[in-house]
Amino acid sequence: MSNGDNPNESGIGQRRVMARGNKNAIYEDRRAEIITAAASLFRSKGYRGTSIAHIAKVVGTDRASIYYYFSSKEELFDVLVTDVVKNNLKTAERIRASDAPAPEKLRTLLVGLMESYAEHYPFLFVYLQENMAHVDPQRQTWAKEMRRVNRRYEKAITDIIRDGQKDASFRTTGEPWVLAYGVMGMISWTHRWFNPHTSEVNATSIGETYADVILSGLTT
Amino acid sequence: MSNGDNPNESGIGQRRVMARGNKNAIYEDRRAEIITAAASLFRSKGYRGTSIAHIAKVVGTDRASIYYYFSSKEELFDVLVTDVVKNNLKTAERIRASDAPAPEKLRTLLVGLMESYAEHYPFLFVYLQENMAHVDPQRQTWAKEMRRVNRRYEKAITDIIRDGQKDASFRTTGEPWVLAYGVMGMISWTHRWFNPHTSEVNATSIGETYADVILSGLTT
DNA sequence: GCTATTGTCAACACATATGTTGAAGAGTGG
DNA sequence: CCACTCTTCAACATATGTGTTGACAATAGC
Repeated sequence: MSNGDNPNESGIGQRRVMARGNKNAIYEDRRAEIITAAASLFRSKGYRGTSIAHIAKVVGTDRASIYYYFSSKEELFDVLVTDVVKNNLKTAERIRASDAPAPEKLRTLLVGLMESYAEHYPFLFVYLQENMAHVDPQRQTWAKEMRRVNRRYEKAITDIIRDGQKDASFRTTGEPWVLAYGVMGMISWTHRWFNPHTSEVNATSIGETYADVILSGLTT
Repeated sequence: MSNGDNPNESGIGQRRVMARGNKNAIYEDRRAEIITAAASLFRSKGYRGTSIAHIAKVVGTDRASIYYYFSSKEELFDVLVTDVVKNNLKTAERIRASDAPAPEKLRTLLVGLMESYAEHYPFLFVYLQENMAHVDPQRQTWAKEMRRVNRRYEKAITDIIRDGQKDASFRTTGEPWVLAYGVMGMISWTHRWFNPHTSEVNATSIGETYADVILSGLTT
């Protein structure tokens, strides 16, 4: 509270915490700038391979300044990734809940997912390439939540496939969950080779190609 | 050279280097033991997330003892991974060179790859989860070689698909290389969820399921 | 039992990363 | 031009990891 003339206490830490509660526009801009730089580095070097010093350098500032905007590397990563991932889940669950035929659902989901990857590039790819099985023990709460999101995502796809098998619009050529992982793999693996800014094929056509291959195998 | 009575020189470094040229059976056993422990850790924590100290602890020895057997963490990783990866490439290229029809080739390759994953578990998965785009700048020679292996692998699959399109056993539903990446993604992504020791479905049936889905979409 | 070789230990040097903070600079409104 | 706030700088404390080496233990051969 009253820390008026304590010579040992400049109150900077406090001010920093306050700043983080800021709604200031310039402040938010700077945050966004840092996030973008971080995302690009996380993507090219991975989370562990990226140091805050390096992020600062790319932004053109000092390491301490990063800490003015984010309390830790974790927070940076989480902010960068969480929103867009959760958003994708919502889309998937909405598609599952729709009353389109199963093949239609699957196609919509695949194409939409690819388009989301491209639109939010590289945020989702950063998330994909960080294996949730490898996170530090300290981040368990966040990791747990993300794993839950993942499971729900997997479940949405699995459900769609199972429903399709039940109403005979899909062949029963394998366990729904094995097929779901296969489909996700096809899409997820794009993070290893696809860059929407440089690729000669666009996200939509990739999604449609894959949907095509899968569906013409799954449909009767 | 003649370091006979230099009190500052016990020659241990030399002996270590020599030991590494050893063909001794016990020595090789110990090496293998370390490799196995390391593989398991790399798999669960990733390369960067695994420290040599931790490997030593699992083996039940001291960190320095690891250095007696391997000159660095890199060497450990490389030894662990290189052989089996190259072997896989050879298999793929042999399949491409065979005179089976394209769909047959693709099926054989997919099933074989899955079986190789299971047989050499977790070595190939360790390799898969380490994104070659993220390796340290110091390991460039090795990384370069591995990328070359990867490219050849991709090329083998792409070739098979393109040939199939040419002789009309495959629909031309997309660029061969996009399809190749899709196929590889389906298989590669298994490293995120498949453990041959605990899974209720076996590698062969996964491979066959995926081959089935893909082929019935690609074949006319 | 003694000696030589093989393997292990404990400590060091070095490098890199995170997170903190006192003080100083830059810019803005009065 | 002064005061105030936001932002940055330079330095520190701390932690973790790699790679090295002198000394020591264990084991096998003589």
